[in-house]
Amino acid sequence: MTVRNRNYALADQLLETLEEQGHRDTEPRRKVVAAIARKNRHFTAEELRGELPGIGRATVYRALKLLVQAGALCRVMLADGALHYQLNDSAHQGHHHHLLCVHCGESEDVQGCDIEGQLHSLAAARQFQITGHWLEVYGQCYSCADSPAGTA
Amino acid sequence: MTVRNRNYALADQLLETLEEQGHRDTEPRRKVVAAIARKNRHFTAEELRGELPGIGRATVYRALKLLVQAGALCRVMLADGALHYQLNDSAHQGHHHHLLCVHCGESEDVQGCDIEGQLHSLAAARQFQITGHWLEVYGQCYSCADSPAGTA
DNA sequence: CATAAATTGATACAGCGTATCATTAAATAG
DNA sequence: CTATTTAATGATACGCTGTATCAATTTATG
Repeated sequence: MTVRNRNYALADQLLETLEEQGHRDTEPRRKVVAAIARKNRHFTAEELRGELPGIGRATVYRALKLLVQAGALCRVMLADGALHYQLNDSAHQGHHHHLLCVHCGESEDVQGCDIEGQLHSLAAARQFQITGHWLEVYGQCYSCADSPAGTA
Repeated sequence: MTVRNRNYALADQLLETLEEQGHRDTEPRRKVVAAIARKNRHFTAEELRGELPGIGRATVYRALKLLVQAGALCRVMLADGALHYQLNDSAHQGHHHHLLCVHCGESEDVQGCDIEGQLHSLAAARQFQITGHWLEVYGQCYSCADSPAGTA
């Protein structure tokens, strides 16, 4: 499948997700999801907006919010505190975490860690009922760790 | 020790921490740390600022930044995405996490969880070198879990 | 006390996101 | 296919969090 086709398919998939939630299929919305589908790494809301001249700021932010609520996007907190958005590929729609490279910004999904299980006994001792958590993991990816600092 | 004395001692301790970092002992700074010492739970920057009329906004934010850098305060991300500041009691100056009650806002420190150890093998398989992480845990504390929803 | 250095606070700016609301577009009924 | 209802849009303003600038002040030091 070509990149062009992949992006079309992804954009359609995002639109469908929104329609399933009862939202309408509109022109501005199509342009927003198309721009998101073109991304291959996490991005900021303003970055996305910059790629969509002619579309209102509120519209872009609203679409992001809906997609996060629908689980198609997730928010990732970078090591410097900046909030980015990232496409959840279909294999990682559920609960998962990210290995974020502080160097190149790449992120890898991690599934199957048992944070809450690990904390369970500790929390139980304090009669605290865990209902959720948020974890971001920072470090260096393969290619960045491999090359001298700053060269990657 | 009375509450008054505890607060004085805490405020002095915070000032000392700043002085150890090479920062001066100034009047505005004293008022800021005194206000922080009066807090017994996490707070936002604006909340603190509201309690310090007559002190410049920048001064409040600068003090917060310095105290975070010094390790006397930490930032906690609430379940709703709001960033708060919280005093690190002297026993928990190092790396630790929080059990945040989404109900009453109370937070409890947690030490000794081995997140990175747990992720290590997973990361190693991908040749990702973990250098740090950020974790917040959400749930209900004892008193809130005990009482019917919303009653606490 | 004089000097050098840090701090202050006013102001402006920037990033990120939401509220409002008149206008427009999309789905639906007839 | 038009009328109606309902949602979406986008301009604008606002709010919150935080930083940059810079002249005036305060603190520490010689």
